[in-house]
Amino acid sequence: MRKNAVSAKDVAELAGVSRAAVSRCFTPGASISAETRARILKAADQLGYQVNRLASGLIRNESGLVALIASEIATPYRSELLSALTQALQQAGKLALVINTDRSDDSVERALRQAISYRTDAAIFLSGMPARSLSETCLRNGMRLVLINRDEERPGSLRVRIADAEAGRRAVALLVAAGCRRLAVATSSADTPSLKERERGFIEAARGAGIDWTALRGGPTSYQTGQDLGMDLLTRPERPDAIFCTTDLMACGIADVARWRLGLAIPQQLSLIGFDDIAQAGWDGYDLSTFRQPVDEIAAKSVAWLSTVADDHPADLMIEPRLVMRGSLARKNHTVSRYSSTVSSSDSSAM
Amino acid sequence: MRKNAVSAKDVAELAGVSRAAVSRCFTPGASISAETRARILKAADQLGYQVNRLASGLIRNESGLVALIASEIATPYRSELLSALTQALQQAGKLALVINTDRSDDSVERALRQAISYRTDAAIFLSGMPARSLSETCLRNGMRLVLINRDEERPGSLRVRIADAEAGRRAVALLVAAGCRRLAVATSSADTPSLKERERGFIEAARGAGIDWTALRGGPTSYQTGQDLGMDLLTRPERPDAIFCTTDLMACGIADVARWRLGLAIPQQLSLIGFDDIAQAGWDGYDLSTFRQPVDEIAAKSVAWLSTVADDHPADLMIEPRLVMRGSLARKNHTVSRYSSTVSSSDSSAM
DNA sequence: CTGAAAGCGCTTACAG
DNA sequence: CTGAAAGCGCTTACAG
Repeated sequence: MRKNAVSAKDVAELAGVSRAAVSRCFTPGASISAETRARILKAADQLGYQVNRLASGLIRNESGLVALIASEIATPYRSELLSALTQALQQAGKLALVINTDRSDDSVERALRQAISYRTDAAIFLSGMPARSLSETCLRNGMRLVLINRDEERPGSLRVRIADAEAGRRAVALLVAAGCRRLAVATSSADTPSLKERERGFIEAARGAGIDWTALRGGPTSYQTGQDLGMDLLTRPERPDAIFCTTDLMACGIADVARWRLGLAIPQQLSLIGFDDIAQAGWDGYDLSTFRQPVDEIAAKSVAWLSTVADDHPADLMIEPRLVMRGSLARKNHTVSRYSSTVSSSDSSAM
Repeated sequence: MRKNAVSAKDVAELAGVSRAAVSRCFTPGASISAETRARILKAADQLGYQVNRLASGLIRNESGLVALIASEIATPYRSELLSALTQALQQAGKLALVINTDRSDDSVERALRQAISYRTDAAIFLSGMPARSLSETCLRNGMRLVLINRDEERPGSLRVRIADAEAGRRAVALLVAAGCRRLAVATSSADTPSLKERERGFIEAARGAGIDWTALRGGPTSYQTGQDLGMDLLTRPERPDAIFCTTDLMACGIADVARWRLGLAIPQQLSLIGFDDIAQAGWDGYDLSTFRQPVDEIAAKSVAWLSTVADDHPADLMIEPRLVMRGSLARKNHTVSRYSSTVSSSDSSAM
């Protein structure tokens, strides 16, 4: 910005009042008479005045900004979560500062330093994890931290988690109930706790059920990795008849490889369950049964916590993913009443 | 933020220098001796000091913030563009303030007012359009405006456009060359100039070619609308054998309806061309020929313009979409050498 | 209810 | 190269 914007001083002069009055006019609850208020509002409107949030943030020690720190923000699940968060923040009168990171710790640290330098009221981590020392600096500065789908915790922070392991276990039960006999779990090499938990729950339940199972990890979490995983698993001599994939994005890759490269019918020859319920899971070409991550709920609860009184004790929030039943899961003998209450009908709304 | 963060004063005291010295230490090009610089850096590191950008923005009249104003940010194309823009901004030392809007003019105006109140160095519009009066306020305040895919212009702003009509014309030539005889163009009801231009170019060329054609508009730009458009067009007695769809997202809906509901083979019974080259266009299940919007180029050029000297004359930038040839387009007699130079091989990289 | 004054954390001429 | 001082635009006790 070159030129100076119109300031409270300009408005005060035009309205014939003090700058303090102008400030009060835009401060909810400040004492000001209806008459001067009207005069000021008129002058402000005429001049196109907007309170300078840089200055007010400086004074009030509250910027109104919240940093959203994430990598791969163009990915379906991430962009849906980001959208939900920005909207929830706006409704709460705050604004989102989106900071892109890559997989390096370094970029996460840089992101958080930027957040600190803008004195954001909070930082919400969708990927990565702040170093403990830095997170303590944040805490000292009165900045709030929200960790979504992270496993470690930090003092004074809110951790939002999904019941991942339980979903893995339910996947096994569903597949077994559908008559599948050779199960597989497919995941990426990403070292995130949520993916590992989903895998762990699955393996645990498969072991418990005494059924034939296998686990495979591929590259980064992506459609391409899904293709690789599918190609590997589905060309084995003992081909699995069911795959639980830890993210929908990879499940789409598996589905496409199965159908278009290997000519397998879904669900007749391969049952598939994903995780996230991204928009594409509801598309006709995938029709993927999956566990929905309720992004609106995650966003709403994260933002609500921000206006809660600070407390050094870390808060923890566990969110239940909801099973969304679609066509990718064979329903041969679908008699497990235990899950029927949470089975919802197809929900193909894009975020 | 409750507590006060550590300030330059604290650092100055610890290092035994003046606050001015601390400020110089973090101002590129300011004159400071190597020795005091080192002392200050050490003290700053020890205290976890970060320059307060609220204060420095206030003083230097440059917040380092850029507002990104957009609706439907979880949509594939939008999220890819948003990702490219946030990254380009970060590389240029700026940070993105993402403001979500809905379809109303009111929300666009509110978004821009928020941007002004944070004194963002610029506002980039991916959707919607600022009212002329407000955009003048921005200009007066020295704030830069970038309009992506908008048709109107505003004084002092950069307008980035895609050669939309030309793509529509090329689609006709490609489809005719592929041996298609009954063409259709499918678009949404969205009143955006880019979609209308794509449609217009198509109709113009189809008329010129003297070929059988039809045009259909559906609801909002979405996968679901694509399905509706596909169902409508493909169940007509005179079923089109080729559809140019103004966005990939809708094209995916058409492809799925064609294949999964109507049992049509692509490209044998239906050739399909989309626009955008979203990640899904490269997925096996779609394998969609499309015109790629080079989001990285759009982002890079938009951001580069921001550090250009301001000028009241509106700037205009026309970007050529690149044809990405994939399997959804029949190649019966593919002899149009005119286009071959821009035909690239399959490019299925997700952003 | 209202204004004068102090102060938030910074940058930047101005002297030295 | 360095410090004291002024000033960016705001908010908030403090008097009246």
